[in-house]
Amino acid sequence: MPNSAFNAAMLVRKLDSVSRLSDDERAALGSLQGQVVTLRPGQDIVREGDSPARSCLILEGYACTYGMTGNGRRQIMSLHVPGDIPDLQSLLLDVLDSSLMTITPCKVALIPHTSLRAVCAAYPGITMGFWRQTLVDAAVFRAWIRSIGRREGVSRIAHLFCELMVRMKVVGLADGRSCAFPYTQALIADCLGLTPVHVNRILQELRAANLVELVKGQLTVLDWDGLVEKGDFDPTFLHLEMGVQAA
Amino acid sequence: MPNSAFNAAMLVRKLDSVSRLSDDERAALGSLQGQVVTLRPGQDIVREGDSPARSCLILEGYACTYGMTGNGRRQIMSLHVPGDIPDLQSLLLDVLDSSLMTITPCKVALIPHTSLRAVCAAYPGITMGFWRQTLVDAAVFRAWIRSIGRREGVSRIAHLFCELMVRMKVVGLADGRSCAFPYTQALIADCLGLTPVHVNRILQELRAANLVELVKGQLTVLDWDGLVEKGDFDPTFLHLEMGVQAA
DNA sequence: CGAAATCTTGAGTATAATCAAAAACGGTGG
DNA sequence: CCACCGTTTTTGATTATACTCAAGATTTCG
Repeated sequence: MPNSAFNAAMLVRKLDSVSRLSDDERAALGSLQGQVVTLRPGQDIVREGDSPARSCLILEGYACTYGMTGNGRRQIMSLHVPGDIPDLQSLLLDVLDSSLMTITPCKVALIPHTSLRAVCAAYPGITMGFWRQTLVDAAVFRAWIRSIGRREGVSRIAHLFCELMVRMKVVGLADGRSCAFPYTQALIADCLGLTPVHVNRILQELRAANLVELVKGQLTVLDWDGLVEKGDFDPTFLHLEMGVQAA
Repeated sequence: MPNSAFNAAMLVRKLDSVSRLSDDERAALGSLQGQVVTLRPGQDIVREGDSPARSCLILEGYACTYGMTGNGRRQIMSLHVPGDIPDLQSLLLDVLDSSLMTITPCKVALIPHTSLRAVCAAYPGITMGFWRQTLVDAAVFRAWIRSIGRREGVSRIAHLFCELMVRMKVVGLADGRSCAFPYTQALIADCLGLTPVHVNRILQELRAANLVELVKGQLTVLDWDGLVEKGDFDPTFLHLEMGVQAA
């Protein structure tokens, strides 16, 4: 398991965009090492109950955090895009309370907790940056609870579309008004507490209303304002910087 | 607005129980100052959109984090018991994405972010302790998403009862198998994405099954194993220390 | 004691789930 | 290029869980 350098530019930009890092801090982040592995779709990276000694930075591809219920139903708690560290919490929490799975082929860097702890100890600014990331994750969880708990199906899906569109723009993966959308209807159902059949019918509704187009794993928003309205969407919970919001 | 000392023993114990703090760190935490205010039930402490300069430690009473949807429905994302700092995230996130409200009369300490930042800067162990707390909060959010998204009504309520019972035990507020339960059925409904009427019917079901007793704002668990079974409850997500779990 | 809040009950309904099967799509190999 | 396979999407019919509306009973608290 050789550790190797990887492109930490995404990570640096992400933390730096919020509270300016010093040159030293940027350098320290950039020199983080980790094992880079390539994974097939539908593969567990870590599982509920595990106590991993590394956290996972997504370099390429899409993943999700999920958990099962006693009667075998799946609930996805979070979708992850490149630049995310979905299990950063395992740095401080010993046992994982949910599993992490790839959705598409993925390239991820597994960074040892020892290294992460070392940079945190040496650079408090990095600690704060990481902490802040996990706080944004928590804010997204709150938004999902609000959506799943109190919005009806159409609204939940519209809200998710808005969220993903904005997050993809932030990491530079949205091209104008469209972006990759590698999620099956069954997966969307597991995100939003619905059934695949119902998701299918709602998608038809959204298409019929000329709000979105969804072909070949590509999501195109035809009417952003309309979608925001349908989804009751307010991007506050993503805690974006002012500069990023405009873009 | 005079700052005054308050009993930070709860806070010290909470952080100390996980990763041992040094004497210096304990002292620093203990000497935190804040304005202590008393609040009536149903009062907002902070609101979505606010940018508070202080975070709130609950000394006495019960509170909740909530948000509204566009059509005026309320979703509660989190219930708070004494010892919690429900809006600690505002230390690093500028704008609140949800509101914080008292449920019962509360005594809270409003601790300036400047003070919190100062102890964090001086004592990395405290930073890690606070960070860890917010990570546990996030784990609870994930558990709620799983429950609301994929469990049916009875199970959701049973799960919430289990969660609250365990959390109350942790802070020493549960007496054997019963604890204070100051939540109305309408409030439970807003936690779990249900209607008050439906919550009422489910409670009758749980009582008929001899799982719980719920009288005069007091919850008594008659059959813990049965309740755990009904609620599909696994306490992993609370990330308790081994010592605490046994108790 | 009385008003307001909370809980309870009943009847009818809607949203979304379930079950089942057909059509379309995507990738593979001949 | 096309046939084939598994996956995903789509459609239809039926059902269940939970919602809505409305009103009465009970509790709580001043």
